[in-house]
Amino acid sequence: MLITRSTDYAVRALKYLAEKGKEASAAELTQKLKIPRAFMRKIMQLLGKNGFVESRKGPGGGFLLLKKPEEIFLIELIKLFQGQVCLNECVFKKKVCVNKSSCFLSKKLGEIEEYAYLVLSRINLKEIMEGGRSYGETQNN
Amino acid sequence: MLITRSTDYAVRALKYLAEKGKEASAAELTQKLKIPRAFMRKIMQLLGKNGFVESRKGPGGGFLLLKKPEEIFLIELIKLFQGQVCLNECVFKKKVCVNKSSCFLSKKLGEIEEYAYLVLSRINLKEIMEGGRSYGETQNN
DNA sequence: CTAAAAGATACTAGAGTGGTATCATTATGT
DNA sequence: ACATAATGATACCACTCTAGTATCTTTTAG
Ligand code: FES
Ligand code: FES
Repeated sequence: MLITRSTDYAVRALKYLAEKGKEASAAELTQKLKIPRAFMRKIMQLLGKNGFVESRKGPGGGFLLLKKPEEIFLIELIKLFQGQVCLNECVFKKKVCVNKSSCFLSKKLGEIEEYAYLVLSRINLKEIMEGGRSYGETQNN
Repeated sequence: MLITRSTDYAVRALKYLAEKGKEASAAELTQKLKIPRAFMRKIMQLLGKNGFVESRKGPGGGFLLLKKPEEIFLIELIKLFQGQVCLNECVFKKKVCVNKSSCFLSKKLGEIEEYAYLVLSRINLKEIMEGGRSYGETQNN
């Protein structure tokens, strides 16, 4: 999987905040986006620690978007919630493979990773918001 | 991870068989490729069931390659050992997302998957054998 | 002072990967 | 025939990752 739920939920939350343009609480996000509450809170905390949103405690508090949608890149969220994008790690993880530089398979997988990285690096929140009306709208079941 | 150890080990085993040109037992593969024995056996069994190799029981028995290296494509091994290549599955796995067709993110991830699939579909064992002297040679640590 | 919010943090359940172990079956060579 | 060497089938285990829960503390509005 290129994208996990954490990342996806983060995108949805940021999208919601961007569209609203005002502060929103975790409770509101939870309800509107139909995402489990405790999980949403954890995600928002991480977004807060990393400068995507500002948080305000106390009654009426919540989260406020700190960046413009066009400044939020998908790759950053992926790195934040999933760690570095890596599709071609040699199967001998830690003990770095001595032959990696001359390994044909590694080279090919590296090409794929490079392409993926490029595509993901270009995608920003603004694009996601404009690209499809449907993303982030939850389904009926 | 695009490729797991099972797949990688399968490639190594097939490569060894192709280079040898004769039957080889699991014990031999295990020793030469430095892969855990029981694991190697499991992999060979799966390769046997799927027509990549023929197996002969009894003393002196082992596995014989059934296909030409240029007829063995990496994508087939990936499918066999890891299931279908899928990088862009919607986070709402089973309950198919109603909006998938108009989802911007899904479209972008689909592009990446398509590219990956294309690259992997073209790679065959012959290429891997010629491509780099080093692949499949185990390291010293 | 109370209640509503977020912060911090620990925990759990399930799936997938990597690997082991055991017993049954088949074939070979003497 | 029989011991042995090989694979077949199958069940099991340990570890990691993902998704999600739960609890307690801190801050702040009214
Ligand atoms: S085998 Fe390690 S990089 Fe190719
Ligand atoms: S949100 Fe389900 S396919 Fe995009």
